[in-house]
Amino acid sequence: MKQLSIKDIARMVGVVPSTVSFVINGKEKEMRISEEMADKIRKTIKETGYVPNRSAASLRTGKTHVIGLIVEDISNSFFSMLAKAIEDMAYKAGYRVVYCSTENDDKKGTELIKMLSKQVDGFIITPSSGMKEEVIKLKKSKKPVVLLDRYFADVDLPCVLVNNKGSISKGVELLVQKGYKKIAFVVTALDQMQMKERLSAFQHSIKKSGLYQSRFILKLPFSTEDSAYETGIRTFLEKNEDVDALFFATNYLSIDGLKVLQQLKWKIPDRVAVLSFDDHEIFKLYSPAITAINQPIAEIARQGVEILTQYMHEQVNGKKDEALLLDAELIPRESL
Amino acid sequence: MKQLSIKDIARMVGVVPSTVSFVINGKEKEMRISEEMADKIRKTIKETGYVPNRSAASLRTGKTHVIGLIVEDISNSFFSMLAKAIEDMAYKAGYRVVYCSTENDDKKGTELIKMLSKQVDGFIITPSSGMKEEVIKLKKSKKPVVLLDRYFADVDLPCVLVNNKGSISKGVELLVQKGYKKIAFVVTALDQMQMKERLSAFQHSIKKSGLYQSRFILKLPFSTEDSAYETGIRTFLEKNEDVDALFFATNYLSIDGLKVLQQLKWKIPDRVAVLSFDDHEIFKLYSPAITAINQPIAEIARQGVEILTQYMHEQVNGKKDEALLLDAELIPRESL
DNA sequence: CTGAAAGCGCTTACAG
DNA sequence: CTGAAAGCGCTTACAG
Repeated sequence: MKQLSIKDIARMVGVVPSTVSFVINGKEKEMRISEEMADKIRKTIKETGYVPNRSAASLRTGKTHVIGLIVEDISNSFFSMLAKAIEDMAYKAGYRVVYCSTENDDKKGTELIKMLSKQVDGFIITPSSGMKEEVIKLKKSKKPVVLLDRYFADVDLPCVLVNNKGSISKGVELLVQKGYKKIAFVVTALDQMQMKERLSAFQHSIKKSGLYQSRFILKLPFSTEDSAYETGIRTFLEKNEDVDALFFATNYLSIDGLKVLQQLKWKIPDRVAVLSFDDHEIFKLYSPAITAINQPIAEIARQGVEILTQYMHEQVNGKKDEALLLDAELIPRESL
Repeated sequence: MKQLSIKDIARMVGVVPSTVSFVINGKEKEMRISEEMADKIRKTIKETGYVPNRSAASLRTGKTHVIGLIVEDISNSFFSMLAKAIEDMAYKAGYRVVYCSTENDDKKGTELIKMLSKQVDGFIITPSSGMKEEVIKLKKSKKPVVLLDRYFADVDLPCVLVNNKGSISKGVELLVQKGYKKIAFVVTALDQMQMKERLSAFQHSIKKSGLYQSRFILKLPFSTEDSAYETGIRTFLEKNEDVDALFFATNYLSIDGLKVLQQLKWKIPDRVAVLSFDDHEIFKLYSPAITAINQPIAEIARQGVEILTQYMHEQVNGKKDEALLLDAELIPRESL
């Protein structure tokens, strides 16, 4: 069963390959090909099960109809849900998605960009700070890129961001309003935009309410080791037994925090309140259910794909660089 | 900044394009190209940042160095963890991964296969039953395929499976040994191999221990609606208040079950024991922690990629079709 | 409306 | 060891 080519179809129908090509690509009107001829060609394509060879088309047009999605870690629920939403959107727009995880390894991230850049029409990236140079190169080479969740302050690229500042301050306000006085903020000391933003937003808000104490900021060094965060959080809690609320900057920190609270037998919310930036399936189910700030994943995906496809079609990358700021939703549950 | 081609590199070094091609593809020894020449070419490639155009190479060789991964739902933790493990393995073997979710939509699944089959060198698929025809076509066209987690009884293809039967019977034994007498099994009535296997394994084991009662088998119709399973489980529990143990066939059923048990205020394990086939991050953290049967995700991925790459290189698809059976691990926690 | 032809960037069998 | 050339399967500007 040899693979059919456009020539075979042309021969079968009795036309020249170009005519078939025009029909395949929906240019029959433009090329004034008769309805009957177009129908005959379509019918033959259907009957034979002919599928055009994309490599050949790509070689000719330079387009691959593939989007490269580079996330931090596909096994993290935030990213896997984001990936799925992006895949759905892209599929509808006629694009496939190649995805990769950088695992916060800048080297892997830059390698991936380099490797993929010939093979994809555009990128959707949640960049780590070390990928900056490579992203700038992409921009220079006019390859469409949309950044999600993070951005580089001094690089002008379209991006879809979550309103960290507003969401964090909503969280702080709720904690303050409920009467908590000794509110700790737990963050990874990653060199990442969104973590920095969340931290500085917390500091800003908490200072405004007059409750700031520097000892209540816990910056944990980024780690992929299993219990590194747990150890850090436990040490912190043992040293600061008077905290009455814990605000975690991301869901995996919250999860590790919950583990520690269990071990320490600190009752939520009586002994300590818990608030998580970034929701997780677990939090609904946990008892008590954990109050969380939910990032609008579907909307991030929708906007990201929409902006990217627009750039890919119009070749306007670098012109009107939008920075979309989406609001996150505070979901009150039982943990404070 | 025009893209460089192999011709440009050849011109710069002062050789003919074929020589460059041989060096790129590691055939310098075979082609008896001098060390110095090869080094000079490699140096130039590095300096200019030249990257070969894969579309052109693919057109010529028919190889794309891409693996198509088709799973049920990438937002489900089992699949996203599997996807990540597969991506890591494939990356090391020099392959990229294009992944897609079928969402148990046979039409989407077959479409994806059709669409991708020209663009990938091989497939890794967790097939739904409706994809059988398309998978058979793939086999006939000699496209390497490895099936994961499920298989078709009458289609001879390499696959990596989990020992459902043995794992379920381990679970039943533990429940029986702990003295539970009224053990219910909850499964989706999906037309999927692995669900069927788990169900029949349960029936077999429970009959052997003389505790079989047909009313304790709960088959829930497959649904993507949010609370369909919960409703089904609640109705079942209200009708069968005497059950003393719940064995869920997959983690999302367990999670929905836990929600219902919370609402009903049935204490675990005093009022009812819980055992989940398929572990989940939640279960460790839940209180009481939920005993689960953990599928060997990393090993499934490793074997799947290994078998696939072997087939892709040796073109031996259809010869020695292995069916690997991996053991799952019962992780005792506090729920029974 | 249709046809002939060039060319995208590689790989490789063949000749030297 | 090196060189010249064909060809993978498309798309598209051009001529009719």
